[in-house]
Amino acid sequence: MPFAQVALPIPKRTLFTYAIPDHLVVEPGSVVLVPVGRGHRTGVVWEIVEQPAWRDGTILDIVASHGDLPLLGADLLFLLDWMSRYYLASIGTVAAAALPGEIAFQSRIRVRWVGDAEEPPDLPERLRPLAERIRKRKEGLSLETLAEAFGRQALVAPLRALVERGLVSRETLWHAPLPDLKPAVSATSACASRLDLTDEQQHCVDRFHDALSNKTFAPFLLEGVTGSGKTELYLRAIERCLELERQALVLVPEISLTAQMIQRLQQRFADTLAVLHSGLTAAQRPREWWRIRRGLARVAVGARSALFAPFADLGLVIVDEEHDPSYKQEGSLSYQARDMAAVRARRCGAVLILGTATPSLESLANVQAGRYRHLRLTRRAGGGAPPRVEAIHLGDPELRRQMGKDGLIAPPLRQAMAETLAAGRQVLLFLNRRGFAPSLLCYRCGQAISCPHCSVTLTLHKNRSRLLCHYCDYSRDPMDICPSCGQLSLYHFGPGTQRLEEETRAHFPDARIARLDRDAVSASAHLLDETLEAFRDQRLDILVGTQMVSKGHHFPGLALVGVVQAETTLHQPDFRAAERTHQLLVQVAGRAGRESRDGRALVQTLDPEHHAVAAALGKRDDFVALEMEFRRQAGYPPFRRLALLRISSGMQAEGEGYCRVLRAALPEHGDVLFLGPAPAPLFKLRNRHRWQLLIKEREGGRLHRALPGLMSLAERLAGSRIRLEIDVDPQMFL
DNA sequence: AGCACGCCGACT
DNA sequence: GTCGGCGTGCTC
Ligand SMILES: [Zn+2]
Ligand SMILES: [Zn+2]
Repeated sequence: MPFAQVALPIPKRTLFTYAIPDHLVVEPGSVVLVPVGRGHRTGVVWEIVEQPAWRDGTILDIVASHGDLPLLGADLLFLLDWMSRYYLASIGTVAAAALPGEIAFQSRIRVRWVGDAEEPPDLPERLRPLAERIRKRKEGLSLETLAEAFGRQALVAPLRALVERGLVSRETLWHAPLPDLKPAVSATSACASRLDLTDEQQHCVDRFHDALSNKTFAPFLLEGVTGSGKTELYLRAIERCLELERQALVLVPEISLTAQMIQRLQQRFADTLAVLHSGLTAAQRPREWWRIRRGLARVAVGARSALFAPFADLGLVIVDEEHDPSYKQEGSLSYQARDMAAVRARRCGAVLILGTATPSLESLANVQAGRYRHLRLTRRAGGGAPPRVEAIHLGDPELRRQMGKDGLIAPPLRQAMAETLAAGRQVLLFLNRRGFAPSLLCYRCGQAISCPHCSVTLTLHKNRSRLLCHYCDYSRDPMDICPSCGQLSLYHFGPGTQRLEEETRAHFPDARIARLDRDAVSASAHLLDETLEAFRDQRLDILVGTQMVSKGHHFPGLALVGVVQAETTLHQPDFRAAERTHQLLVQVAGRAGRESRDGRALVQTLDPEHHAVAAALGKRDDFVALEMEFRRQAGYPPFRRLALLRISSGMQAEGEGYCRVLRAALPEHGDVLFLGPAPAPLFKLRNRHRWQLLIKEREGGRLHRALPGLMSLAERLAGSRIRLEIDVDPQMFL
């Protein structure tokens, strides 16, 4: 009798063992319904074994199975296995992430006669018709059938009476529902309005077509400025992929999965397109998954989780805006969808296209190592000049005097805004807040005080008046004199986001102003759409945003983008701060130049010479080389891998005690170095105190040779109230 | 993750 | 005297 090892969406490391009843078809990858505790849960069959792997209790039966076609094919089972080992997560956790929510099973109630063959003589007259009906059918009959004969209401009381007398049994039978394969969004028929290609574009298309025809793994980094026509290339590659009878997956950052983007794909692929966005209902989501699994949908577009779209023969994976940090899922399971897309593509023998205007250093390192092929689009598809981007040097003493102590908008930006509004056009003000932490900054030279060991910006803790490194726990008293320019010019650099909207209103009392930030967006998805729509239709004059909206939106009236302070990104306590700043500024410039020929961007900064800023302004072209060198010297990715062990506890003393014990128990290791544990930048979050231990690969070492042992050590030392989370390739250090 | 069981404050 | 707070522990 075979048994199934089932992965369940519970944070327990082990698989659960169930018996497979004869009447069910169950294979690895099947979605099954199993009894857990007092209820039922859906899980994924991981493997079939002849001997039960668990003997400490009663093994229960699988109740139902979507077994005729396992939802997860061999390539996805491979990917999940790979992920569980790379990210040190349980199979159950990984499988839960791969499933489109709870997959429905249907139940019906079967009623059966269990009394003597003869009807008991003392049975009251009112129960006799029902008893007679049930007794005649030895194998039992469904509640539905009885309800049709007797009426649903009239059935309840007599049936209960028969059950109480022990004459009739009721049992719940579960079964997989018949597939409903209607698309969640139905489309008009596909039309092939294809745009003409430039020579550059044609060259790329040829490379993609060649690679697709080979049906082997072929990774490309497609670097192209905003407006260079990457999307059209994606569409051509997908068309070719479909001709070869294989399927295509398109990953996009959550924020760019817009109606315009979807429409563009639908025009080409109509009903063969599955759109996997977070707005799908709990019923629609699995339905889209099954459409993909059964081959009705052959192209899927979606954010992170679309990575797990269950295609039969995946031939092409496109990751648009591959540098976007939102591909990194944070939480109980932390994974980088872009990297996992590469793992899956390799396994499937698929072509991988990573598209972006500002490649991540990770992808560029893959190019430099000869693993990825680099294709470039240097020209804007419609012609057009590169956007005008200029810096406003906030360190200028005259400007500082004019702005006052708390001013955020410098006179040149203010004047540009006034001119723009006077011309009846629109302004986008951008102040990044994501990943921000207070620091000590020099207003003359723009330098932030950074850690002598880790080269990341030190975080300023005002209440304790200390500068603190959240990588290695180094701390020191705040100084008065800037170590890089020797002036008495250091100041506490705080967020000031709330002030920006007020100051804007004060400067432009008659303008129609709206604010768009993460809090507003997460509060309601509609608010985002409504605000963007209002801005597009020019019912707003100024949009103050903390998150850049870039792809899939056209704002015809937009003529000026102002970055209020580059330092909010540049001096985050994160080794990727410069890379993020560069990406952001290039994106802002592209956004400004996209709508009109005379669109421009103004960047307020204390350090216009910083390589990330100057490069985005078109003043230098060595950003990548300089940043690579910094990473190499400081020992950060893409040269050395990192993992972050997040430690949290409800009680501060207990957490501190654990950190001390852990620190003392950490062995000298040939593969990794340990930094910390240090208090996390957001030390108290949701009533828990948080620390983090940074684990850094040594030169020539291998992170994953050390991690499993480390994790079991850390777990062994932890009491039940200490929570541990491991984040491999961390992206956020808050 | 759910969903139980299990021991201490404010209520009919 | 109870109702209910969520702390801790288990689920094949
Ligand atoms: Zn440090
Ligand atoms: Zn200075």
